[in-house]
Amino acid sequence: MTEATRRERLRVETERDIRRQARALLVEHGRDAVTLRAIAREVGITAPALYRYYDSREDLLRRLAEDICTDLAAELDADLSGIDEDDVSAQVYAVCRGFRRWALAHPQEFTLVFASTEDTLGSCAPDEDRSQAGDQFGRVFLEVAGRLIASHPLPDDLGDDDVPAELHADLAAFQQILLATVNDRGVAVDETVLPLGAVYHITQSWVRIYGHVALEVFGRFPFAVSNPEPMFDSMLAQILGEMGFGHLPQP
Amino acid sequence: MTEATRRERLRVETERDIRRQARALLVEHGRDAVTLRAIAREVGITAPALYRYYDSREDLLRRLAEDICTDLAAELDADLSGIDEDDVSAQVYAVCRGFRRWALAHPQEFTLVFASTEDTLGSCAPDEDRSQAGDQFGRVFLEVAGRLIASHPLPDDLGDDDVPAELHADLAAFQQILLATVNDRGVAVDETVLPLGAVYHITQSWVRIYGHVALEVFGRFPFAVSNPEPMFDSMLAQILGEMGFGHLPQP
DNA sequence: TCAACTACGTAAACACCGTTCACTGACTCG
DNA sequence: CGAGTCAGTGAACGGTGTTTACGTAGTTGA
Repeated sequence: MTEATRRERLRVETERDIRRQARALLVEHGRDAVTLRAIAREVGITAPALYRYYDSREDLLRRLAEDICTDLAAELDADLSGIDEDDVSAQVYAVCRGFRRWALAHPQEFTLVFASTEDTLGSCAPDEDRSQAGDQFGRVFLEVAGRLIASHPLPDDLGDDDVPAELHADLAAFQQILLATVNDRGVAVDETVLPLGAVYHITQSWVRIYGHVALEVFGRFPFAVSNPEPMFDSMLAQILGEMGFGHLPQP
Repeated sequence: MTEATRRERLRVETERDIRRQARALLVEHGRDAVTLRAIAREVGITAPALYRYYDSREDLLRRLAEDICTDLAAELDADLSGIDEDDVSAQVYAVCRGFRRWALAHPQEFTLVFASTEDTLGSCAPDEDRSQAGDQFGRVFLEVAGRLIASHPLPDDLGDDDVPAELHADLAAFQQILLATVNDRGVAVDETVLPLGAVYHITQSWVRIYGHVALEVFGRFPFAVSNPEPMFDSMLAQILGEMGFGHLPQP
């Protein structure tokens, strides 16, 4: 059955062990504690052996970031699975709240993946020509955004008028990615249901969601927010409202 | 004239040297390169001598973050000095664009100050009961926000209606800080010109400005933005527009 | 002025780090 | 079986933060 040889099986097992221990160190003691020697100690090997699996510590951290992206995507997918297929608004709430919850529960991982400069880590999925559209986490957000678009006629005030001309080309590229995502789900749509103004609004929504979450993780709100959750929820309600969705009862 | 003794003069000079070299290392080679031994080498002393100035490397990094805040505030103040005292809209543009420009030009410093978890660095000004309102950078933003408020009747749609009830207390506290900032500038105002809805809007504006800048620094936009500046400017125009300011020609 | 004191800086040491290299020994395959 | 592959080892190198004991220059008070 298994084509893999004994050596290959042991290798994947060891590699999984390495990543698990590295993740644990990252979560519990921060990025600086993710040390080749500490990982090796936990796994039960010596530090130089890790070079049979990774080119360097930086390379290991990069792979770790990819793992984190994938796991986050899986967690958000799980959140989505419990929600009515047709209730797109609830899906948006679930993904955004899930993202915030995950970030607050795993600040070190959030920092590694979403607040590291390219030169200290590189992208999460550098194969896709410097766009993040290829990684797993981006996929989940794209899919929900796609469902949002496909399910709902957008209000007229999301026309292309307020979109800066310099952004037309970039937004058009993102528009194609979004449309392709929607079409992949079997819903046939074209540019007419997704004007550049809507693409721009989706981008601005990501700016706000990311901004809120990062500010909360890093404690950089201009004043002490004793309970940031209602602020996040009301921001989501506003974002959805601007896209023509009415308010939603809090799940 | 100078009350300081020779030893005290040498000390402040050495300390300034330490911070300057540490800053240079941070800017040029990133946080991990800010090494006690590297700093000492540049200054011309040995590493243990640094313990006469700082409790630990972490303590040094914390002080460094404070310096960065102060310098950023000075830079933004300089940007403001060349702008008409009465043109509040232009002042907002100047501060926000200055913040973005600084962040892009100094990503390592931005990361240290604005994208570090509290446990790895602590706040920039931890003396002010966990609020950032006390640091220099916050001061500049507060002052501009204060001028914005004092100079302009806010539109009616910034009423308190959409503000979540759970945020009333926190927003009221921030409202008092903002009003005190305005009053410090000699303009007498009270709560009537600054409803909680406006305070909330200012907070949301910070979320968007910070979100955009951080996404740009960390390369985490959902698609490749070939020229993010028009996007930032149009966001500022929208933020100001929502506060009742018309569009502004680009300086 | 001179002794007592303070405090900046040093060298040595410790335990840790990433990384390289020569080597062993178990596994794989013809 | 024999040759080859490769995960893992131990030793080493140069680097790190931090502590310790110590010297010595600057300061201070009598």
